[in-house]
Amino acid sequence: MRVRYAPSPTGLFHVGGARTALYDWLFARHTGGKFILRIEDTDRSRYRPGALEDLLAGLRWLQLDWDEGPEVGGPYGPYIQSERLPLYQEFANRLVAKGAAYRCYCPPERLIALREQQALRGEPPGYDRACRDLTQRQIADYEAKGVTPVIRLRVPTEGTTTFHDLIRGDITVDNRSLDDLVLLKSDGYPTYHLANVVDDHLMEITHVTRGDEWIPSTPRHILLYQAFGWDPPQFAHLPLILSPTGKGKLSKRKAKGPGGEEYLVMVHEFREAGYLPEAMFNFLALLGWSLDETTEIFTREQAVAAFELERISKAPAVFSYDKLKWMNGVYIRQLAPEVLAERLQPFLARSGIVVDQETALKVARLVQERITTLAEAAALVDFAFADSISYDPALLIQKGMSRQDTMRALEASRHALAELPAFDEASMETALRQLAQALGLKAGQLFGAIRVAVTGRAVAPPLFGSLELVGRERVLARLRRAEELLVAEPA
RNA sequence: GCCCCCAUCGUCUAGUGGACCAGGACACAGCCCUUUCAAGGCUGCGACAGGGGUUCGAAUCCCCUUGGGGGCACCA
Repeated sequence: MRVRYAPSPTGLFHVGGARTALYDWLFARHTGGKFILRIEDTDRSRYRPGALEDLLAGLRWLQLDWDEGPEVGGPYGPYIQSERLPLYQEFANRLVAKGAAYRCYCPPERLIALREQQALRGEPPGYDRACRDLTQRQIADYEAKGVTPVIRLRVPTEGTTTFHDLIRGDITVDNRSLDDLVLLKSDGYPTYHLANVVDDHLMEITHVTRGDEWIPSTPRHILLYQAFGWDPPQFAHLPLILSPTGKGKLSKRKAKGPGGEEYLVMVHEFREAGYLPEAMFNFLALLGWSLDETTEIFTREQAVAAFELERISKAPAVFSYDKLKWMNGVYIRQLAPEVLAERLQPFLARSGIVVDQETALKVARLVQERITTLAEAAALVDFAFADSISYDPALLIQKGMSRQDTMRALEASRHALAELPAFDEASMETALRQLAQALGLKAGQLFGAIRVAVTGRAVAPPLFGSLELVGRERVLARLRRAEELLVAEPA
């Protein structure tokens, strides 16, 4: 099996493309075949610098390694279409020589006008085949005038074309609904249709797995294969990914959520937002495919072992950010704390929290069950790295306690913590639980007051770990500060 | 407008004629656990788009309607 992923470097790597690449990769790995990456850069006007680098980085992030393609080479190269131009020209001319294609001298303006008229009359748009049967003399005239022609395929004007889709079964179209598509543009570049067919043939691609949006042009490709006298590969068209807005496919243009926030669509955006590649892999795999009846979380090895084209669903799928977040959380919780610490460091640094491994590990233990993306960690522990904290002193006073009670409790806590031989979680817990009992308070009351005094919030990571992170000296200072605030605060 | 594809809980899906008064997951709600928040556990809510057939029997097969999506470039 030889499977290719053939993106066009016209923009940043998109999750829809990533899902296609993932399925191509899974199919290749499952069958023990080759995964080939081919760059379809045959439109000079749409080329975007940096797009190729972003694509390769995205594929590597998801660990979708390719056996042949840019940077790794292979026996069928080059794998960048702009480096294969003479090939397409030669094959296009071959079709002209056979009479299966012809040169068309119609200027773009005429074609635009033609489509306008067709739209006006309510006719389907399409080339009117004006140049399909030019006389030798007409051709000579155009050539003498220096008009650069395009090459068009001579599509049959009757009959039907059928191809078998591995996911959908047979698909048939009436040839009369097809027009004579351009194969070679006047700038000497091939169109997608030509380049794709020539390369798939030359590279001995056996399976073409691509997005649903290609179904309408597949019959044209079949006709092209027939014109060349080649056997077409097998086709499998994947369902599209829909935007959560419910309207249309997940596009590169930013769709906005109900709150006006922008949905993430580029692979690099997910990476920067703190999603783990293994979670992304798992989630994307499930968007249109299922491993079995109930399994949601699986490793890439399991996916490779189980992947079947037959289990790909036909209906388009809405991209669920909620489920992705949940899944990312699952993967974060599965990480060894040391690994999480390491992965967290760049994200913490981005928020100005530069820490050593040991501190990062403490943070990791504290936030592991509380974050759904790596980027969320900083906001949970920033109190421990801030010079000062501010809060409404009223928060200090717990349910069932007076201002006086709270002041006494904080003061007693401060003394207890100051005298502790070791400032670690276990010692703190023992001491403070005893203290609560001695003061006639519920543990939650005492802990709540300390939590606000030290973190500035009513909701924070587990208390003792938080105290350890803040450090004894600053904990004591913050307790004292809270006591002062209560003196000032009339309650 | 024309052509093509698709149709099970709000969402992702299982289901390939009887084991389905439809299973799992996310989300949502309640309860439990608990120093707050989480995480975890349990429970609940919730779907075969509609109508015709075929069949002893249909979520599963066929047709129509409706709905959704995609495509109709010298873009991919």
